[in-house]
Amino acid sequence: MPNSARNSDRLAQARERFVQAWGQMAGAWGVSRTMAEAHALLYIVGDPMNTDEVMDRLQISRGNASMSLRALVDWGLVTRVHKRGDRKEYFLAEQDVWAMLRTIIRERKKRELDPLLVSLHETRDLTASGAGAAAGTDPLIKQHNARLDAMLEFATVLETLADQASSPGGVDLDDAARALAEANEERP
Amino acid sequence: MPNSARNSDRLAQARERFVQAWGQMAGAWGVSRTMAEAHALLYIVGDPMNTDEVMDRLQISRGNASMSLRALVDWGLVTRVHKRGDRKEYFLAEQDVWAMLRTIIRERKKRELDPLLVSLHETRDLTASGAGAAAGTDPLIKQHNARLDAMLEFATVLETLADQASSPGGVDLDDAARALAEANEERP
DNA sequence: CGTGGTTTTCAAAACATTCTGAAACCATGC
DNA sequence: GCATGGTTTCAGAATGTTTTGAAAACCACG
Repeated sequence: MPNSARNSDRLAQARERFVQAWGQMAGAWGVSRTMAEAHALLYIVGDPMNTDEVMDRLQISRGNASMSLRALVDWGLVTRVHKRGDRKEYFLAEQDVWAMLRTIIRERKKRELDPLLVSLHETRDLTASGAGAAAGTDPLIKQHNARLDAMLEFATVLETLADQASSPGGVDLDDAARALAEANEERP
Repeated sequence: MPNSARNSDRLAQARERFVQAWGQMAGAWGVSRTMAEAHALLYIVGDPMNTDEVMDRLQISRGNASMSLRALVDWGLVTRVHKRGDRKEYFLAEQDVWAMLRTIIRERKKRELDPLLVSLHETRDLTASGAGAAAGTDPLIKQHNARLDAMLEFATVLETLADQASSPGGVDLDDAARALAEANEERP
């Protein structure tokens, strides 16, 4: 067997392994397993793939492939690409892992943190000082408000952080992470 | 109706609202809805509660309450406390939100990031230079390895960061977050 | 327009997760 | 030792999520 054949076997195997590994992270960043696998496949292959290729590689139905790819495009992790002389649509994954992270942070903030903050503020209004005659002095309410405020400030700081990390004008995540990592190595 | 009654109504309502809001975050940090709700309840009430109280407040079965509370204890977000003259077990939530965040980061790293790194390393070995005659020169394999290495380094930096953030000797998250937030406000 | 290839939609099925409730278990005091 | 009150376990039920597959919509081109 020629080397080229053995190499492509190995490559296929490594790709498969990577897709599975990344698929396990699906839960970690709030998408379905298939969506994560499709993303992993597109990332590791590096070239644009069409729906049929993705269906074949992942052994999933056309409907599922369509849904998952569209969701990836919605998230901004994958872009549609057109090839001349081919009516099929192709999909290409973002290749910069730090850009990927920024996208994920931005999306999750929008879907999870922002709604939480709205709810927390609404909750806070229920026991605001003006809301009842004795509310401002009731010790139970005071303690409740203190806890709620702690959580509210926490969420607010996280939000600012997420904005920082995900906006292009903010801190560069790669740099910041490395700086912190090095700072730690000096004092282990 | 006396003020005290109206206040306790308001308080109950606010607690309920908070529990629901926090419950929505369940997915975001990888626990079941009930687990998040139980945690929210214990946090916002602030005092230790026993299983029956949690069951009543959340309208869940004894089995579910037992499972969820135990899981929270396993995560380290809640501690068991005993009351003199009472055979029931009581549960108390960590009150420092930043300590909570550290715990969550530590747990998720252990459950998600560490296994990913193992898989990525194993995958990398499949196409290592030594693994095949022409593997080191095949351009397809070279490109694959470059992408895999980028991901591997990414995950490694995240791991260091997670260690930093979750260890007591590391960077203080609260301080770091505030510093970054302020740095941003000056240059919006 | 009509045609043929392509993508999207969506109800139903498959699958996965979470919850219940009752039985088993455990510790304590009598 | 055994009765009492409390906790844990776990098989099956309920619920929630994902996937399928086929039909409908789409669309570029002649």
